[in-house]
Amino acid sequence: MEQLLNVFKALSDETRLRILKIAEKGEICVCDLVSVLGMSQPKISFHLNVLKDAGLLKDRKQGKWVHYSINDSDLFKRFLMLSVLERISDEAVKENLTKLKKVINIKNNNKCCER
Amino acid sequence: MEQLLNVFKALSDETRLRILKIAEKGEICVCDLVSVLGMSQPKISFHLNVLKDAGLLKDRKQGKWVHYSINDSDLFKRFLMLSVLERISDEAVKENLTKLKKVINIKNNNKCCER
DNA sequence: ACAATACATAAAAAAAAGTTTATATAATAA
DNA sequence: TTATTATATAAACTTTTTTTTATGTATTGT
Repeated sequence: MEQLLNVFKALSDETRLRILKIAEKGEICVCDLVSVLGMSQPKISFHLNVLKDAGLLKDRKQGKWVHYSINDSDLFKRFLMLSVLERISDEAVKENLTKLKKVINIKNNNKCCER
Repeated sequence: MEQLLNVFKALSDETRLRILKIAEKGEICVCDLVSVLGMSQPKISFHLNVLKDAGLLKDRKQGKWVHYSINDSDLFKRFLMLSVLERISDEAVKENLTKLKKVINIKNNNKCCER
């Protein structure tokens, strides 16, 4: 029951839903999330940790960076995330997605996070 | 997004999952829930209200009593509840189900809640 | 080696959710 | 009408969660 409760608690926060919505578009590092969401780094780290603990995200360390992505190892959780995120329109996270596009472009040009 | 968050918040509490698990067995009145869960009446009322606000339960007034039952008017929520509750074993709420059986028996004999 | 960057974490503060205690309301019973 | 029962609600309190602020650690660049 505890496991299940953790998943729902993780999904009970707007910031975390936004993070998942963004992560659905592809792996993302903490610093990019910070600029995409316009929130403090410790705050983002806190929420990433909640999502990771619930088994919804996984992380990958690479040099200075930590990249987070959807954890698809658990079928139920994956399905849950899919059906939930599908119910949040891109419109609802418009600002974030716009910012995300910009961040990705900068990445491709300047090779941020890959220097 | 708010709607969705309310549903997850409602599902993020052990007492409320127990209530849903019990309600899956059939409509139940507040006083019966109080004895099945062994918790104070205001506490139960509080949680019932959260579940109702989230659209997971509905209520029906009948004389002095209020009967609560699963709200199946929203397909997504209904499916969510089904798939969640299916993941909580009867074993995990054994005590409650035992108590529930007793309460139902007393009801049939003494016509509690129907007097 | 030193400075800078990316991220985590710990402590304190703030906010939100849950619990208890007391009381109100409404319906039935006496 | 008065008492009793079922439920709701409000206020005070407690606990949990979230946010902020400050600091630590590890990695890279110079």
